[in-house]
Amino acid sequence: MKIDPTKNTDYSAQIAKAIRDAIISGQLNVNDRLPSEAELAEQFEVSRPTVREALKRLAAQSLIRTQRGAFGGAFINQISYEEAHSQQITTSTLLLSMNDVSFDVACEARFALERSCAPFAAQRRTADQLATMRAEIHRQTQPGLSDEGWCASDVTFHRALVESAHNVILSYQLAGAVEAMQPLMNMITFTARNREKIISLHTDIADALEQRDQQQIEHALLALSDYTKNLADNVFAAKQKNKTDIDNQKAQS
Amino acid sequence: MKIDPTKNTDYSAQIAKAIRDAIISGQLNVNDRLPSEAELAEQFEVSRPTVREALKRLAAQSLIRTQRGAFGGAFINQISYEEAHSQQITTSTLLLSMNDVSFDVACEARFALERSCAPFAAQRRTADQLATMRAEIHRQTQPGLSDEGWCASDVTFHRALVESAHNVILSYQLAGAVEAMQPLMNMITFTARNREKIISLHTDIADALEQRDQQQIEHALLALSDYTKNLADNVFAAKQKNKTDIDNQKAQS
DNA sequence: GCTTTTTTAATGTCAGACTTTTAATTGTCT
DNA sequence: AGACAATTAAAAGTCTGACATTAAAAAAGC
Repeated sequence: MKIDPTKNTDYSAQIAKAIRDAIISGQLNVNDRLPSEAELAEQFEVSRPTVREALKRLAAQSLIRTQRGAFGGAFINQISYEEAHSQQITTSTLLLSMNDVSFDVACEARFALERSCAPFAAQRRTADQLATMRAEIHRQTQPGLSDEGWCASDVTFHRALVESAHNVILSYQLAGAVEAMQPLMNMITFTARNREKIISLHTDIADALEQRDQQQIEHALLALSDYTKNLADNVFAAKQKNKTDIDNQKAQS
Repeated sequence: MKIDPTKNTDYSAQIAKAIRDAIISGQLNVNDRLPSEAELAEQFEVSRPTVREALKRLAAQSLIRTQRGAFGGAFINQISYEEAHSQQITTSTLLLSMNDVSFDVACEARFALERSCAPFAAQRRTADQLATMRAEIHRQTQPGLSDEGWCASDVTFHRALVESAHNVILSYQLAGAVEAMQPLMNMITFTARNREKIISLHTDIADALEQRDQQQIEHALLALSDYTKNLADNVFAAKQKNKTDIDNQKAQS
């Protein structure tokens, strides 16, 4: 394995790519140990710091883990759902915040994805998950609940719904989408009236899930999606109006 | 900004986390320039190689890009859909290959996610996307098509379906799921009979999309999901039987 | 005013040393 | 012989200081 000096990318990037490819293609298996940094440096004909930079790149993607000491080294990491998950949330969150995706689009996607769980959730939901959802609904009725508390409870509620589909891939994908939406959701302040309406829709969902009524779950989710979109439109319109008013005042003075 | 020497993680990991948090929280904005490596080293009270390792970690997640030369440095990267996408595919692919997810679960998730596009696809599909799907169906009827060619065409077909929902978030999430499934799908060899059946289901989907019939799209997708699962079950059962036969022969000899 | 050269401030790379961690090995005592 | 302690060795983690390469700005030349 050698490195092409004529390429315009860094050595460390090329080395990282070479190792990553070897992992993806299956040449390197889970828990295999890579050669030591000194050996890699020799193999790739670069210095140890350069190899280290390459390894840090891989570590950032949880592709490897390192251990110090004798018989330590860099090992191929078995990527867990949790790690994959947190990476996905980081990426998705940044994607949303940096590309000013409209709230409508994000909201639509979020509930559409959630709706895809409905058939399986209806079939496979356990008493446990239903209890979690009921508990969160109860928490949401507490008058003293802060906006952050409300949003956190909302996440837990929807996560339980997703979990009730009992499909790890769906859980992984969906929870990422739901949590990535959080920063956007946090921009909305929920009045008591809003909360009441949402709680009623949450109750509809829980009831439908208890009855194992797929259609009803989907219907309630659609209603929730529409209501949330509407709410956001009003909130943003109000903010916009406020801004315009201030601008007008400035223009007059 | 300083680093805690008593923590059990590397300095470079801590520094990367500090900068990453600053980006996520919005303290650092897109296209902002970070201080130079030498300055960062001074601020964090570590050496330059350590800072560099931290920066490489961030670069691996496309959070920053670096530029050489005077007035160069590390800049906060605006993460693009493409980058987010390719990262998601890498992660998802590894997750599937390393955690031996059953084909059934993956298949179920993949088509469930795709089904979530149906309502929007029915509403918003353009002639363009429909044409792409028809073209891929035509390609799939070619007798000389290799297994790889078949799978690639399948991806293009389904990607066009997803794109027709005209929701960037859905596209991003879904294309990741579809492509991550590819290695698993490639393990199945499709006989002429199989292909014929799948082509007929693809045609159903395209027809339904042309008619903007959401229900029919969902129905066809479900049928495709079931058929694929079935096919896989048979393929894996055959492989298993083959293996058992060989084992028995060995035991006899 | 335009082009070319020089300067300069960055990142990229290297070599070599030292520190810390960790597990295996060896030694010692009971 | 077995349990505990000391030694050793291999590896990652860190630091220092240097040099190479780039690319943009500034200066020089026409």
